[in-house]
Amino acid sequence: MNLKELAHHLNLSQTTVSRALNGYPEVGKATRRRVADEANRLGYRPNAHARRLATGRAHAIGYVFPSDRTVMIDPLFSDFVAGAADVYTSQGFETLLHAGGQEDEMSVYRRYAEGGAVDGVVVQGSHVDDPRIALLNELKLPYIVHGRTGDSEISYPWLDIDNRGAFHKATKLLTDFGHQRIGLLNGLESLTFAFHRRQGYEQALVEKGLAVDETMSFSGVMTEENGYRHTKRILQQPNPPTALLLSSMLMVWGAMRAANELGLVVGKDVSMIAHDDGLPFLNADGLVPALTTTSSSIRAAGSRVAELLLE
Amino acid sequence: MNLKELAHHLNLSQTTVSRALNGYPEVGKATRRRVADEANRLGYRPNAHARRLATGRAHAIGYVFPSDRTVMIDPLFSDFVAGAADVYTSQGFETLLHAGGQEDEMSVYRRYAEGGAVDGVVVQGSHVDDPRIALLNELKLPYIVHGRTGDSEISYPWLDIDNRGAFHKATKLLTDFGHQRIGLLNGLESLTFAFHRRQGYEQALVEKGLAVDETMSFSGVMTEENGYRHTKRILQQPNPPTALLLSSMLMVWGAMRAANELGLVVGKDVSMIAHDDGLPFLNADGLVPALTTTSSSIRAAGSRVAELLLE
DNA sequence: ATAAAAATTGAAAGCGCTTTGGATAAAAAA
DNA sequence: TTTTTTATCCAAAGCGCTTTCAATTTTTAT
Repeated sequence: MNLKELAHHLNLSQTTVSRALNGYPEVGKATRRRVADEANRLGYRPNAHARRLATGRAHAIGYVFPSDRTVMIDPLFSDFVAGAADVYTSQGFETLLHAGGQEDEMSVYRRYAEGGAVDGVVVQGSHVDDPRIALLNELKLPYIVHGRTGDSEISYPWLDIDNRGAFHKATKLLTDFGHQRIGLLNGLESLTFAFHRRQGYEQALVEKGLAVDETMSFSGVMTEENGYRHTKRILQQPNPPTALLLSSMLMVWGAMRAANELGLVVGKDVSMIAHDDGLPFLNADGLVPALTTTSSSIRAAGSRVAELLLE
Repeated sequence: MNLKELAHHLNLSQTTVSRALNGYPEVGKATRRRVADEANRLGYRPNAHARRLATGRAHAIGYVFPSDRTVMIDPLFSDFVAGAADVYTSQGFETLLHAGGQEDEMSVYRRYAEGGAVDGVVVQGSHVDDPRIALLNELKLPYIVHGRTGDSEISYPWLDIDNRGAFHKATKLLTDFGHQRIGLLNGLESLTFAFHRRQGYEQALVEKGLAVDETMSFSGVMTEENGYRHTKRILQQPNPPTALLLSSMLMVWGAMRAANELGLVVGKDVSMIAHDDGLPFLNADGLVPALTTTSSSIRAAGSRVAELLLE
């Protein structure tokens, strides 16, 4: 059942039927009603591709994942996309996922832009030095960045939380409590959010005249296992920290496991402050006897970014 | 830069250029080369929508998530999709995500089928009684089911693991070790995989002449929190089980936390056997002093399903 | 050399929709 | 009543690609 057939059924032209269905003003009230009813009765669904071709608008948003696998592995990204997909769906947009493959991220954008496959993209996992932004500007493909890049020279649309501030505050809180040695279990510091967190952390230390001790920190993929391994390593060294800053709840689990194994009581022998991304399946409020610096739902961020982009 | 322009540049017809680019046999070797070079030089990218319209093939696979939010929350599903997206991408297919929204899952399929938006779909989170299969058959929309439905009357393509067998075996192992009271922390039992697991569990109990005690089991969303809460509940009751079967590693984390809090040593005071879905961020081999029944990577399953569907 | 077969190219007709540029009929203004 | 406006509707031209059907040229067979 296509437009032509439907129009024929109604003894109307395709033009009118199309207009009636898409809410254009130049159709009679009665006709519009009749068209809607008949379309409904016959179960007519417009062909998405034909519409896209005719209008030039894809009605789709693309998410391309870096071929670098560590990102796709991260449940934060899935949650971020999940939050967004919801929004797109409710606005009648499709969500396109492009993961890995031999083609690299940049050329996917290129293809998207030149082939008109999507109306816009969301850039995730922004790096301190991120060439994607320049490319997208050049391609004139609408986009929004989740996070920020290092250089603030070119302006671009982004949504981010104050990672630097949050970790600065958290570190300060710990030093105010008298902690002299504070460890940091961070994400990959080539990613901006982790880079910023470290900045906040170090700045707070410096302000208190405390030394930054590299042996007390970790930067890498935020898995439970890394949390476990490196907490253990850090706490087992000669002069261990008395407090720990953690970038992800997943690492918290590992850290707790490590602490338990070492016979240390969290909140007593070692303090912890973590950033909670609000992963729905790991929501254990009241579990950790620790503060949550910025409890910012990554899913909500996904939705917000989606809304901004559509706008 | 479109086909027409490119053809004009080359002094060839669109027909020939199109053929050359798509590897049809009826183009001269020299011409093909010339076309490829020029297309490359000018950065020509075919318009995806036009192609789809002309061929009728969408070159896309759809994943629609039940509006029932509990599913989208589950990191297993994201991981499943991630595994699949990889495959599609490498085959030049798009991955379409449809999450939630007011439109229900069934009508999305309907729209997909009639509007030709996708070439096929993957059905996830299969229920014991699942109407989606009948619908997809009726729509003649190619699909593949991850998991199985209850009634095996109609035949349909699926990929599943032997959940029943795995949990039967695991339960039997525990009874063979002398355990008389065994608890079960399961997923939502309206979902087939959880239903099957319970079947295996109960069957093994019955075979040993052991009673099935409802107070020792839980069925619900597989979060850390539920694992914690219900392990605690189950282990705190008057006559607690000496062993626990767990459907997900996420629940294991909760269970460990509960056991620790209760001062019980896992592997000694209470045994645990869990099913490991191989979530990459929760990979803690060697952590639990417990067996892993079927360590089946959900991500790999996603890829496998994708391959089957494309085929 | 001629006829037949094979290789190579093109013109044009879609694919199913939107949209421009009129037509026509009805309503309002003169 | 005649002229303008306004409200409805339609024919036809794309959107950028694929593909059928034919035409032309080159090879091979006779």
